[in-house]
Amino acid sequence: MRKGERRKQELIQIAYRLFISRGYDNTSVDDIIEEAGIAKGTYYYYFESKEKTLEEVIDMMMEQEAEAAGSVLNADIPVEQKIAGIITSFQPTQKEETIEGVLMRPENTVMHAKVKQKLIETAVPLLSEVIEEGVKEGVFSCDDIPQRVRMLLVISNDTFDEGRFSERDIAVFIDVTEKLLGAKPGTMNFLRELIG
Amino acid sequence: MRKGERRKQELIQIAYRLFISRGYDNTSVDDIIEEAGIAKGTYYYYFESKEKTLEEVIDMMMEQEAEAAGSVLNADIPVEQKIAGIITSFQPTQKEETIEGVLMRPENTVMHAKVKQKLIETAVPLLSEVIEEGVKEGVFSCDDIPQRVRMLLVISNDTFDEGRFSERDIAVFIDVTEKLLGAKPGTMNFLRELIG
DNA sequence: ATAATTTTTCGACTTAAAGTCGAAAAATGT
DNA sequence: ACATTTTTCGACTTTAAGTCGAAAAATTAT
Repeated sequence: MRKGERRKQELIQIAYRLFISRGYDNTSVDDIIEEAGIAKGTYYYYFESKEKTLEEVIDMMMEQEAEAAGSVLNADIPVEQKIAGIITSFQPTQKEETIEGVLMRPENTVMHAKVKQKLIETAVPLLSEVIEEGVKEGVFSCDDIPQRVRMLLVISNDTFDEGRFSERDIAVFIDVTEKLLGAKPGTMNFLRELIG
Repeated sequence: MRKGERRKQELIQIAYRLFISRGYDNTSVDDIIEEAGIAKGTYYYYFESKEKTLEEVIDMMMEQEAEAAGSVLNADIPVEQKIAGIITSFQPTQKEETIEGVLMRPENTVMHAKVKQKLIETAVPLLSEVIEEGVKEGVFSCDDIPQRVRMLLVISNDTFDEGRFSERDIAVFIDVTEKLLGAKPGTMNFLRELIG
């Protein structure tokens, strides 16, 4: 009853490491149980399927990142800095192999899609709150904030996640962001350093 | 030498039908060869792998759609109609089961991602040409057209592909499109009917 | 034509990996 | 100390992709 929960966390950690370093598709359940030193049956006592494991791994990642991002929200800093803070929270930690490196590999489509979806799901409400604040302060001017924030995240994901992007891409993205949120030209220039 | 090419096309057709109706993941190579009445070895004589087959199927789809879209390009019609024409070309044919229905199913992530990528790859240059034309005519006003077109496609894919979207979503998308391309408010209203 | 060569086809076999199951062992409760 | 619940075990099943060497069919050369 208690032991179980610890074991499950342990397995999620191991799966996390393996998924990140070798990719989801290249990690077999046998790899995980070998690493953990347990039997097949034990694994399936804790996880319905390999895919459910992936979901739990991603949930765990996002919870951590959302927590970091959330603490920024109530700080007494300008909206620009809050935005920067939230984005940074969701940037992959360089500790071990970056998520990026594995994520962009063609074989990891499933993992990539799931991470992206969950990331948007968790980041949209957080960022929306900040933009809302910015609207009140007069920095931005628009409605339908969650929709617009989502669009920006989707774009940035597509533009920057695959590594190969130019200065030009950043410039366009900044321009688009300002136009989407109704900000004065130049307001979002601080994004440049954040991305590059 | 000649027979081979016919057989390959036949197999691509069969794979296409099966992938569309049951989904990629739920279609086994055995399903395909049974349907075609051939042996395993024959299949692998034509395709390196199941995934390569998927790629060839998607290429085939896109070639057809790009051809339809291309014919719109040189027509003597207003840019708005050209845009509508191109978008329509890439809309799934309702002949058999729609691509949508299968594509959005959670198990078909790989297929979904591949279709999306290929669709963007083929549609961006076509649409960009039209927008370029629109800029010359003064309907639009922006640079970095391919980047912007890509962004719009990425957004529309995210917003509308999964079926559940509201009037509001459409309105926001239209607004964003106009702002991205530097068009006068209302210019892109014709998109509403196209999407709904 | 027929022999030589190339293309196409065959299907049994291999490999890899996910997932099942019933029963044993360990932990927990009474 | 006995009963119940939780956890663990690993052999077994299933499913599906992919291999391979050899036969059959089609092409080309002589």
